[in-house]
Amino acid sequence: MELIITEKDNAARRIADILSGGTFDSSRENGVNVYEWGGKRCVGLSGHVVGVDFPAEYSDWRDVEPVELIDARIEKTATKENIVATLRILARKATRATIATDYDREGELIGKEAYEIVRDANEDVPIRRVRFSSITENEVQSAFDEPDELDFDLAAAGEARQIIDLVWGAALTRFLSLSSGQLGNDFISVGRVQSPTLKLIVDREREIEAFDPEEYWELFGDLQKADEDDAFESQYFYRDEDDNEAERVWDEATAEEVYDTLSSHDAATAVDVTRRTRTDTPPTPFNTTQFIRAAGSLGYSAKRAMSIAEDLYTTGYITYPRTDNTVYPDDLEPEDLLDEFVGHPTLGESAESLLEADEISPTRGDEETTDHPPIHPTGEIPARGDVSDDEWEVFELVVRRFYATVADAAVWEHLKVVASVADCRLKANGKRLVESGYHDVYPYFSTTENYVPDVEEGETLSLSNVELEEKETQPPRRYGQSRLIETMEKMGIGTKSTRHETIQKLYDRGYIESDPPRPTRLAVAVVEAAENYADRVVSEEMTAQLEADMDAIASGEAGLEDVTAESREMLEEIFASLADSRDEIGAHLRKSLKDDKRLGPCPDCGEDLLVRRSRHGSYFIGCDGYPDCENTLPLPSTGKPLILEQECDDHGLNEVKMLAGRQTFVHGCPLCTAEEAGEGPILGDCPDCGDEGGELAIKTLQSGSRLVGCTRYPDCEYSLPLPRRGEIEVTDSHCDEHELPELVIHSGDEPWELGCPICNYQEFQARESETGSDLEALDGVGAKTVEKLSNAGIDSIEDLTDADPDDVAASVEGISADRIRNWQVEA
DNA sequence: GCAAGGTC
Repeated sequence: MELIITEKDNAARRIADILSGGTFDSSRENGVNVYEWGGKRCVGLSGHVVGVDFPAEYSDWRDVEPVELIDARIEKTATKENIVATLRILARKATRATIATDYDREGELIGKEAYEIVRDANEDVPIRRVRFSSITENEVQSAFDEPDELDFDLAAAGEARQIIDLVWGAALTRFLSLSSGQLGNDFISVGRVQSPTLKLIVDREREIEAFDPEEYWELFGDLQKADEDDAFESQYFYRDEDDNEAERVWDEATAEEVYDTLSSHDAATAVDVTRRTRTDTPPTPFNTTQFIRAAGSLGYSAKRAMSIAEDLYTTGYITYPRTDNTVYPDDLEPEDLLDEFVGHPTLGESAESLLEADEISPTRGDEETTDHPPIHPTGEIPARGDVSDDEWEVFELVVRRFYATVADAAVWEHLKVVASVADCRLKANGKRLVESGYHDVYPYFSTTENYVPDVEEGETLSLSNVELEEKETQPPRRYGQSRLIETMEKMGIGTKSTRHETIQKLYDRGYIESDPPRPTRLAVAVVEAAENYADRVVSEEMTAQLEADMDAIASGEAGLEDVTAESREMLEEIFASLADSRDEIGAHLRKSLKDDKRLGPCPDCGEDLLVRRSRHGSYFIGCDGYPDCENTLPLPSTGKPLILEQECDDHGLNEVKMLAGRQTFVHGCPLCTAEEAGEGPILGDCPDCGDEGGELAIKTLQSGSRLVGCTRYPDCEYSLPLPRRGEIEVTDSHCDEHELPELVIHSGDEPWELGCPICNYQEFQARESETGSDLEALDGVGAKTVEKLSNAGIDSIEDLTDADPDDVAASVEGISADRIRNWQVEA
């Protein structure tokens, strides 16, 4: 039996399809798809199936000095045990193994991991490597006709990266976390990619803070032809010392002078009229970065855009979304792909118009790689109802980008009119889209025209509405997520698959907040500490050097040992310089952490009020003087608090915004809110803490939202939702089960009998779980289990009853086959 | 509880 191993399941199925001519059978072993035909079996990995880590004796952070990690042994352990197990079983029966992972450095390393698993299970089986740059009939067939050997040097280059990243990242992360006492979930991380990215954001913030705005003036006036009804706007300009056109006037006296001159005239003479046409070439094919950027301009965060693209890929509508390639492979036939869209109600017309062209030649970007094609539609079109609105919008973007790359260029006509008024000059720039070209099929770029009429040189134009505008220079803008990803790509840090995740990581670690991201004080402190002691880890140089070293390893000029030893030495030096400063660094980090949580003085004792998190995970405001001062203020239960710069005039506290996606709202000053929060009628005893005196009351928050909450909040966090609108009537009739009064909501014509708020909430939850996953109806299945099962491809009770309990148990951690059988019986 | 890189 020949065993063929690919990097992912999707590739395994497509290769099986090509090599078997569509006649393969598929089965599942340990939750892994195995494709089988004529003496061959093909199985897909899930990227890396083994990972590097330190031995277990290094795992307690407090027992190990971070510096010890530098020379600690590094082990490889299976991270996808079910896949490794399946591979071993198949390898024992194999008479030949063929590694068909992606054609790039990481693919070679993943191939080597598979090689070692196969070799360990079967010491005799010959193992070969095939390489193809796209999964198409021709490429795959010829790759299998001319098999090659695994490139161990190239794989070693990848291993060097793994080791260096682990050693530097883990040792420095532990050092900072231990020095500041931030253990557990709130550790302080650094790494070769995340830290230079963070420095980018911090540096920009420093520029913004250091920015000193400068005043300047600009002048405008409306020009109009004698025979036209509409005027057009023009702007004053002059020639600066370098003879360049300049619009900004830097001193007020000159600006006033020009204003006087212009406003004392009512006519101008056209002295120069220039026309030129500009070709507006269509965009190049989508790589990951450009896709994220385009989706970003539609309002999608980088993470959301990639998540949708991954869904569209796994359902077969678009090609692999993680790619650097901006050149379509030779075997992509644009006409054939366009044909697939002909007749489609919304996408068809553009495809049909493109097919009318005599010749179709796609645009090409600068980057041509061997692993995956640029992102393009596969030709499968989802039914409008089969995908969400967001998925459809992103799908359409990918389709239209493909259209644009095979469409004609657009042509703009630029018309510039320069008019003179005494010794002053005014200019008007008009632009008109003469040939719309690709814009017809790709409506995402602006095609706004600016009207300036045909003017003859020497023509007299009337001048009116002269205006002098006082402005000031603006600080540089913060990086948006897509600009960050583009900049990371330019700096050569991260990869197409990880850049968006790195940004997410910075959010998760409390280094950045809001969008566009702003650094927290903690982030500034981490970057400062790194700049002072471990400059390499916040510099793009570390990656540049690593890339050079990896090239040297791949070409055989250097060995993995030399490169990693040299890197370890550099880290040793850093730790030598860090040793004396541990307490100082820790104190600075702790202070910054507190600054990020500080709202202002406690009205009871004058210490700082801080945003805190309860054991249950919800947020509240507590005093730094605790336990001497027990002052607390509540925060809304939805969202994550963001401290705004805006301060409350009455209390000197910063206002708080609650970040909760689309439900984000400004909560305001928590002390004002607490004072204003009406605590309405008491309904009855709190079910959680009634024996301690807790009672349920109707509460109104400053945001306008209302809830039934416990009077012992925040010690007790029991709460029930209430509708936003309508007047709440507390009736005399009580619920038998919960002994609470029934509520009626008066809004609009019909009063709504909400009933007992507990019963109402329980019904609401039952409805929620119906629309969520029906699996939650099973005994002992909560959101966590639903997620685990979903990762194993089980999304409903129907999926579960169809599944083999042993297979599921093998691929889901912590769920036994017996438990699954019980659920099957229950279902 | 560390990184970054695959993949879902």
